Amino acid sequence: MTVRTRFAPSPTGYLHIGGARTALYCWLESQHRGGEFILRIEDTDRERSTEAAVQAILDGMKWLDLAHDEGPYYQTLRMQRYRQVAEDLIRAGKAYYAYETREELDAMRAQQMEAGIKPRYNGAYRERSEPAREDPNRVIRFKNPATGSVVFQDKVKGRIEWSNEELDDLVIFRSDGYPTYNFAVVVDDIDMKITDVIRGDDHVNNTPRQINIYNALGVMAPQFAHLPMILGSDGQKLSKRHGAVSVMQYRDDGYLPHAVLNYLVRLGWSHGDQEIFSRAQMIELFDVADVNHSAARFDLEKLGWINQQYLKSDDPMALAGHLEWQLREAGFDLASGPACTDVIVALRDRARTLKEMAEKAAIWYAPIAHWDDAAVAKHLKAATAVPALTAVHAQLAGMTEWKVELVHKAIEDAAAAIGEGMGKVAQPLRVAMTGTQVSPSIDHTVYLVGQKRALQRISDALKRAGA
RNA sequence: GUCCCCAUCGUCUAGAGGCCUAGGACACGUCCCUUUCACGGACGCGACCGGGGUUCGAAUCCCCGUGGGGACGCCA
Repeated sequence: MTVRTRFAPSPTGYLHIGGARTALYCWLESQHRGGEFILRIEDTDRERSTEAAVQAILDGMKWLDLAHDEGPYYQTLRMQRYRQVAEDLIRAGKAYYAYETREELDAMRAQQMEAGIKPRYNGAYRERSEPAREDPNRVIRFKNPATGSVVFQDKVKGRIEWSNEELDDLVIFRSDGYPTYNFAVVVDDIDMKITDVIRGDDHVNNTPRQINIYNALGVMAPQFAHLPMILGSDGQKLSKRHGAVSVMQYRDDGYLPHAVLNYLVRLGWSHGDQEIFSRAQMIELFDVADVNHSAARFDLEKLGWINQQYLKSDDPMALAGHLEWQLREAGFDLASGPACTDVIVALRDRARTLKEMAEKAAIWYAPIAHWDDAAVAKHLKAATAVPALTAVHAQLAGMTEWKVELVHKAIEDAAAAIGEGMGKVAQPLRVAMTGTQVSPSIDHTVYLVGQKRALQRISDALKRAGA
């Protein structure tokens, strides 16, 4: 039987980091076992589902490059089917109409809580078997077995047993005519031939209810695998304050999609001491049964480290597009500076994100925006600054071919000419090029500024130095 | 309140009864490299939640606590 997994988000918000990991694990499990990955949009909550959220989820999946083999299916397009299955259940005596108002139900729950027992629907209409009547409060409830228990083998949590006495007759069709989650998922997973349901931990207690529905429908339940949650760095539930922002925010912040995936795959799963995984390796090694049992905290520091690993090892050509995007976002004119691949080589050891890289690249795409007073005082006002800059200017001006190695030589020659060490020339030159005392190696920095602009900046610095 | 799940360095994790004096990674600290900042390298700091069992032997198995999380909707 072909393994089929699905990612089934409800479009009530963007795709956040927790959803992205669930999607990744579903995708990996299907790929690892040579199966198929299905995308389904669970939009039966008409109050909260939006078209924009659907698009945001699709965008997020695309950015992460988690391609689905089938779908997206939309539950709202399958209404006929849910209706039919529900009616079959009523005819078979496995479901029934009920008419309590929300107020009545709230009161019932409040009373039970008061009495210290678990709030459950009391089954008032369960055995009446009266013909359906028109009523704005009419819902369909599933006849959950009253006794016995549900046992299932969760692929990550192990054996879980649930007493039916803990469950009640859940609503499967709302008064607004839409099916509820627990019912629609089961019908969908059956129809879509899902073999492995991989989803968040918060669904474990829905699982026994769903298994009872599978049983009522006479269908074997699929395999279940419940993933532990991702917590914020403070150990609290993820919220907007931590990482629960859209995955697209990580693009904006300068993270590579495969770095995000690599970080996520290690959050709750591991393969010995290995930290870096290519997509092919993830697919080869991942097994949902190896997923950890406990919740993990999201740590931006480690994501940053992984991102830099890729910045350092990826082909600059492959990274160029990402950097260009960041540079444009930052408002730079790409034509006014060096090739992105050169910038990447110069900055890959110095930036953890592409955004940081674009910020540091400002010195090559725009005039010096800010002069660091301490840098000017220390290096431009130094006694050797003027002779050093003058010597470098002369060397650079005499160059007929503009290459890094030649720039390097020119700086060395300038130092030799005034009888000083490299540092005495490099530091004032660095300040002249950048306005600060921090930059990539001085030869690359000057090279990327370009000959004409470099000479101009040295002249400007000389003025600042008071020459 | 009731039910379910979970528990190794600050964080992510390795660990399936002896290989554990508990390993790796991030972060942090010191040093080396060095024209700045990084990168890289070396070293260091740092954990088995507590208590009972079982066993010749327990981070690993069992029980009880404790702590954390989740759920109890006509949300998913």
